[in-house]
Amino acid sequence: MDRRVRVRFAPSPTGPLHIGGVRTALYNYLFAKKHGGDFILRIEDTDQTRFVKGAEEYIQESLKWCGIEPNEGQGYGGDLGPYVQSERKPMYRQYVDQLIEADKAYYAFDTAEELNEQRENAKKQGLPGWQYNAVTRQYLKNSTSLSADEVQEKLYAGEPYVVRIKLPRNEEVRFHDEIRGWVVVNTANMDDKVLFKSDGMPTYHMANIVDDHLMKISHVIRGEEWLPSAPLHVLLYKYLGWEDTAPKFAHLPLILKPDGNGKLSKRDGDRLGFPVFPLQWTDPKTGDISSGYRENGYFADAFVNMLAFLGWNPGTPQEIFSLEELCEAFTLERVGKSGSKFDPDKTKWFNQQYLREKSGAELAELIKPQIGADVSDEFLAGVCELMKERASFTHELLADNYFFETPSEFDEKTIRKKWKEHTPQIIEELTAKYESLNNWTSAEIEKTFKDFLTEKELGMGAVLPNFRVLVTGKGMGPSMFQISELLGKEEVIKRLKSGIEKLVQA
RNA sequence: GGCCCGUUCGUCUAACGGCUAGGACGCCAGGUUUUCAUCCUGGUAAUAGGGGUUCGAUUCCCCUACGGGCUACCA
Repeated sequence: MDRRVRVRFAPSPTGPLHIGGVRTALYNYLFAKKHGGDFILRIEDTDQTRFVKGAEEYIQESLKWCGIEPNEGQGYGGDLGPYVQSERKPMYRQYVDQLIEADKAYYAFDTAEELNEQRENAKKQGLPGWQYNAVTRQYLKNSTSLSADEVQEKLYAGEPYVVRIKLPRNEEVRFHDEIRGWVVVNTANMDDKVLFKSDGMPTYHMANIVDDHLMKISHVIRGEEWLPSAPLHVLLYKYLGWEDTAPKFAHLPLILKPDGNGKLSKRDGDRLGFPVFPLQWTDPKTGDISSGYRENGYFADAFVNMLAFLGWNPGTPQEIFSLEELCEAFTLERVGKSGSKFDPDKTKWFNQQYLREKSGAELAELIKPQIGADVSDEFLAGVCELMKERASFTHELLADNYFFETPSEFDEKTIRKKWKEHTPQIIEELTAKYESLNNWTSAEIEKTFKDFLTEKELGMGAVLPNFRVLVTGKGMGPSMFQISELLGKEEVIKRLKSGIEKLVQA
């Protein structure tokens, strides 16, 4: 029964893709690559009322950014399309009819209002879990309770109807989940779900079975929220006669909010100040903007690495994995069963790790577009090299502007604590030493500095903070000798002189 | 309410009956550093509770508690 591994990611285009969705896509992708199989993108838009403009493009762009692009599916071609369910509309009817003929499904004419009334009544009587099932269907308007003539009459008259699955009254449905093991549910606790809606579209339940079968899907890897309906899907495969090729199931645990309990939501991100979406998203109706990891300065590979580790681990101490390494290491067996709370701090840490591994030149290339000043690539690479040890994000590399302009303000605290009466005199003498230094390298700058201290019998603390504040305006930062080398002799001396002037006046 | 799934340091997790329950993030302390950051060293801290099974349970079973998911002509 070994066959080609084919998995799908099947989001509905109802808005931006949540990071939980991205992780589901990622695990599908990793599983496919691990087994040399196919990763397919299918758009599940059977609910036309929830369609959101731009969502499909957002999904594709997100996957692309993450580097987990499908090799088949909507926007990627393939022989088993179309890969959008609304475009497959004509394909479903025959399978619904097949079920009706096999007495595994039936027509139902109840209106939404009538059903709501049933639920309300049941609730009033203290029975909140009303179901359309083997018992209640006898009292409702459908082809199991009405005569054949009545049914024909209604159909002929064009009365709206849905088609429901006909579940047995009391039968155990069991299936093996790749992550959870055996799951057993009794049909007495399930209801006759609608398979085909009155608007002529199948519901998710019907469409996903038909499509997975037609697209030869071997494994269904999806979120835990689908676990309760998995038995229904198993039954559908059986009733359609597709048991032999039914896919295996794996239900992923959910991603939870960092604090408290419950599923991670957009609100949590707003509240706690971190993105919940891979890319920034502007709501087409309200104009509301939701921040994205990409726009917040996260590296795609760091983001993917972090996501992979939320619910999965390789069983080794290694934490930094490239996408290729993840493909190699990933197994469903090592996916945990329980939900994981999202940790923004750890996400930041991952980004920091990736930032460190990049060279100054690589980082310079990345931040180049954000630089207003006219600087050389070499200079910018030097800035990045100096700043990267104290940054987690690329924008932090540019947090201090003293590399690009002469400071106009001087750190107040440093001045207050370190600037003494005799300081101008000392700095002027130091400046003179530097003016005669020809080999302007950080090592020489440092040596000159230390010799000067020895000569004057001064400590580091008396001179270096002042040196720093004059050149950079700051009270802290990378090595002053390296900064000086990068800035160049002329610039450093210029700043020392103009700085003293300003401070003496003040 | 019903059904299903789950439960190891604050968080992500390792230990698939057998060591002082390991690692990472965070936090705290010390060291390095002119300073901040980095870095190094150390520390804090967990098997939800109760019953079994067993020579031995984090691990297997049951109950309880807690948490989550589902319960639409939404996916």
